[in-house]
Amino acid sequence: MSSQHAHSHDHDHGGESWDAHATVALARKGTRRSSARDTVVAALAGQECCASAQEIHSRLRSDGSTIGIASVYRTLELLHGMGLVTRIDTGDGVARFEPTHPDGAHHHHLVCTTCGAVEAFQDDALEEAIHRVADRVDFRVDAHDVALRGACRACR
Amino acid sequence: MSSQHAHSHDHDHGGESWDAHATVALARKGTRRSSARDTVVAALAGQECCASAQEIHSRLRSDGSTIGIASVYRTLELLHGMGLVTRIDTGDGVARFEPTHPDGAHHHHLVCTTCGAVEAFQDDALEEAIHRVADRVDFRVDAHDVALRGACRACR
DNA sequence: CGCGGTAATGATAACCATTATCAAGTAAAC
DNA sequence: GTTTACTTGATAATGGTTATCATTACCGCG
Ligand SMILES: [Mn+2]
Ligand SMILES: [Mn+2]
Ligand SMILES: [Zn+2]
Ligand SMILES: [Zn+2]
Repeated sequence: MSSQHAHSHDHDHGGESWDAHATVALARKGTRRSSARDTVVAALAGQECCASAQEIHSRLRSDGSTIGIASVYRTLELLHGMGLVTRIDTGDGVARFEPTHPDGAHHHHLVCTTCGAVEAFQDDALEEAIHRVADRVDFRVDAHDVALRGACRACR
Repeated sequence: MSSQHAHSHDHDHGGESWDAHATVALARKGTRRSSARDTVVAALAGQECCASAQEIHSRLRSDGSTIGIASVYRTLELLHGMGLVTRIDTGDGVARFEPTHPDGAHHHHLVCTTCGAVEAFQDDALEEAIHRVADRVDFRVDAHDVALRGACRACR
């Protein structure tokens, strides 16, 4: 008897929803429909920032799903390989994942080295600087990561 | 030979080698002298870019050292905690380490997602952009990481 | 529909970088 | 030289991630 909250965190990022985008991309790729994958896609769609595979798994299980941890990892790997998911390494040995928005909108992370908290930030000048570096180097740059490490407000 | 600077920041060791800088810092911290640590410090001093703990260990063993892998990890952790070593996470589940130069000079990395190659690059405009972000956010920023991912010249 | 081929699943074993443990070794204080 | 406790190297343990495998179930085809 689990009363479900009517309160839903829909993180509508303006244009096309990531959920629909990902579903179409998976269909186009020719994968079969499965409840395990649908569940992980739904979980990702509801995230504002990054979450680890185990966090996603725990959340799904406590919501009544019987999905296995292996399916969570498999789906994340699949989506990551398709460019639908961004993988973030905060340096604690745990990979975190968040949806890659089709319009290119994204953010980077502030990591507290004391308590492990992760916050997001966005900065156009930084993006521009990265873009210029990418054009200059002898390397085809597909993606980039930025992490600022230090102490959060609470730990400072 | 121990010229002591009473009121100086950590950045005014211009021209001094990282090897000497690290040795002085360790002595000041009060650690005992040990061959295992000296060997790791020497190995770090001799590398231009990052290397994993296991790479450092293998290199030392093939050079005749009998150092154990645990001592390599221990020394890297000690130096990292003292701010003498920078830890880099390229996303393959292996931490890499490189000396932190006392004058603040540093670089960031291009990571080939095909062959795993790591190259270094340096960009002042990018550093400036990061500096501005660090001043703007409600977070004390001590360090930062940038990784550009894609395909190296050979894999392109 | 009802097969049947096979992608997908979940439990679990294996993997592997890193960390903890501990008896033995050793630098430095006394 | 003796003492103290820091350090070491081997090895066990840890924990996130990946591989394995028997079972399930999606879906094209007749
Ligand atoms: Mn960016
Ligand atoms: Mn920098
Ligand atoms: Zn914190
Ligand atoms: Zn390459």
